[in-house]
Amino acid sequence: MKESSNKINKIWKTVLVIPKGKVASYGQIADLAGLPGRARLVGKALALAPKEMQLPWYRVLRSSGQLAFEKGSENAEKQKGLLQQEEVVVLNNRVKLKQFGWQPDLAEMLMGLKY
DNA sequence: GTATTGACTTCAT
DNA sequence: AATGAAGCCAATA
Repeated sequence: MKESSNKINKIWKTVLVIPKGKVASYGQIADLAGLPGRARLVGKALALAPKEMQLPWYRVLRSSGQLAFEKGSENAEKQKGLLQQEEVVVLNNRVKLKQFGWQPDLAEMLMGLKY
């Protein structure tokens, strides 16, 4: 088993913890996954995620609140749609982190630490 | 072993 | 607010 797969897996697990209706940044996910400074690795992990798997990759965006894709791109539009299904407002390719940014509470932090 | 790449972040214009 | 350079670090080539 490759270690790289381990990290990918860990990242997926962390993404799954993001509550519905909230969003988190790549860096934030990296931190929670125990991989500080690996924001880019998070992006890679999401890219590798098969779409058969139910992964809320669309709840992950840039630290600025912007979607990681260019406005108007296929992925950006899809992400926007999915987010709006989760009651998250997306305007001009970005989300107001002030309003929808995920701030992990104790229970959720424990979930990330328990293994 | 070195070089390139990337669904990122931060700081400086 | 928008744009660009530099920093970053594991995965690939």
